[in-house]
Amino acid sequence: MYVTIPSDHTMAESTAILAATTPSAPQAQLKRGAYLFFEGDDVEWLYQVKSGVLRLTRLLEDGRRQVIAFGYPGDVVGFPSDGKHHTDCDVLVSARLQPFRRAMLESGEGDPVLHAALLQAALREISAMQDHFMMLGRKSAVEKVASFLSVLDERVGQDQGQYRQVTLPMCRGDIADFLGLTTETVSRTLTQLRKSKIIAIENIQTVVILRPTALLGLSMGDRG
Amino acid sequence: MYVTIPSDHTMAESTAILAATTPSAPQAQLKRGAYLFFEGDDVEWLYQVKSGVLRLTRLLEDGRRQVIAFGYPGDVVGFPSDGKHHTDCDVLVSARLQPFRRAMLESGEGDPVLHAALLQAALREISAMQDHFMMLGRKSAVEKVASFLSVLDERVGQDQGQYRQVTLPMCRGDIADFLGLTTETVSRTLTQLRKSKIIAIENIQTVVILRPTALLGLSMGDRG
DNA sequence: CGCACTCTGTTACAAAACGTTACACTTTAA
DNA sequence: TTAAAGTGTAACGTTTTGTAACAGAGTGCG
Repeated sequence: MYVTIPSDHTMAESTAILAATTPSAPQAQLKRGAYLFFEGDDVEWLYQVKSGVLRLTRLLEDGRRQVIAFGYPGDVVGFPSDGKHHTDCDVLVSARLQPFRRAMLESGEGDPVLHAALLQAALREISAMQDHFMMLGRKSAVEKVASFLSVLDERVGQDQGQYRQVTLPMCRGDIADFLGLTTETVSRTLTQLRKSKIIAIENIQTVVILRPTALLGLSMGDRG
Repeated sequence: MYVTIPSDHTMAESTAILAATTPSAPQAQLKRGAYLFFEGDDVEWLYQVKSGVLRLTRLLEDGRRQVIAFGYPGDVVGFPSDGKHHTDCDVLVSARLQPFRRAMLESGEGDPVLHAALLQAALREISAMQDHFMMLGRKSAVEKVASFLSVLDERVGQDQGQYRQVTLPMCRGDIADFLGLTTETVSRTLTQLRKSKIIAIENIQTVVILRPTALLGLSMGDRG
C-alpha cells in the first residue's frame, strides 16, 4: 500500500485477487514478527496478501530507514530486480499469503492468465509509487498524515455506527519512516488533527474519522 | 533515471538495450519541447530512449509538481497502469526513441524475448523507485543534490582530462521538483558544493566533479 | 502482588533546515 | 532593443526536527 491520490477504482482494482487461477503452492500463514525475506535474498516466490499486514523496509548504513510500503490484502509483494529482493519484508499483523513462483511472473510457463495478472500487479505498483513520490517530495507533514489516514480509511476503514474507524497496526515510527517524517512530528500532527476534531484517537491503534471531508481537504493542501 | 544507491551494475544493466529484437516500429526522432504523452492518455506505445533526455512529471491541482524521472538512454518509459499513462512526458534534449507496442509488454504476442526484456525493465523500474523513496523521504538537501550529481556522473558523466564532467540539460526548477526541494535550495546547495571545491560550475549546464569521493561521501550522509 | 525496567508515545522548547520573498543579473527570444 | 524567463544571492520567516522530560503500557523478577 502506498499513499496514492484518491480514486474510485483503487480498492476494486487492487483487491481484485488472482483467485481463479491454479496456485502453485498452498497458502501460508505467518505470525507477527516473522520475516518473509531480506534485502539481497534471491527471489523464489512472490506473495499476494490474503489477510493480515506486511511491512517492506529499506535501511541506510547509518540507520536511517524508509518504509517502502505496507502490504494489505490484495497487494502483491516480492517483485524481483536482477533476481533479488531489494527490501526487507516482515509481518505486522499475522497474515495469510498466497505464494506464486517467480517464474510465473517472469516466464509465465503454464498459466498465461496468472502471468498477466502478476504483470498487471507490477504495473499498478509503478503507478502507485509515482503517486507516493508526489507525497514524499511535495507534501507537508499535515498533508502526509491526512493522506495516510484517508487512504487507509478508503482501503481498510470500518464502519463504527456514525463514523468510520481505522486500525493502525504499525507503530508511530513506522508511519514516520513511511511518510518521511519523525515520530515526534507524526505524534504532534495526530494531536493537532485530534484537537481540530477531525479525528478522535480512541486508543493508540484506533483512529476514528470524525470529518472525512476535512481530512481529505487537508490531504490535498487546504489550510487547516 | 532515478537517484539510486550506487552500484556497479546499474549502468550496464539499464543500458543493456532491447537491441537484438524485431522492432514493431521504426525509431522516432523528437525535438526539445515535444510531448510524448500526457497523464490520462491511453497507452499505445512504450519507448526506449536511444539518445537524448526525457522528463516525466506529475502535477497537483494547486500547481505543485513532481518530476518523477528523467529518461536517459537505456531507460524505458510509458509503462501503463489500467491501460493509461499516469505522468506527462516531454523532451528535454532532442531524442531518438524506439517505440514498442503496449501489447509487446502485456501479452508478448510474437516475441517472447522482447516481452521478457520489457518486463525486466518494469521490474528494474520498481527497484529504482524504491531507492528514490529513500532519497525523497530520508535525505537532506545536500545529500539529495550530491546524490543527484553522483548518479548523473556514473550514468552519463564524461571525461574531461583530469576530472569528470556532467551536463545538466534540465533547469534548476526541474532538479528541485525531482529532489523535493525549491530552486533556491538547489541553487544554494550547488554554490555550497562549489565553495567547498567539490565541484566547479563551468557554466549553468556544466558541472565539473573535482572530488568525486567527497561528493559520494556527502550523498551518503558524511558531514560537509 | 508490587516494583523496577523498558518501550512507545506525547509534549514543550530550542535549534536547524528549508522555504519565502525580494531583487539584481544574465541569457534568450521576440 | 526590449521583454521575458531563468538563475544567483541575501535577509527573513516558517516548518520541521532535535532534545529532553515525562506518562502509560507491558514485562520480568523478586
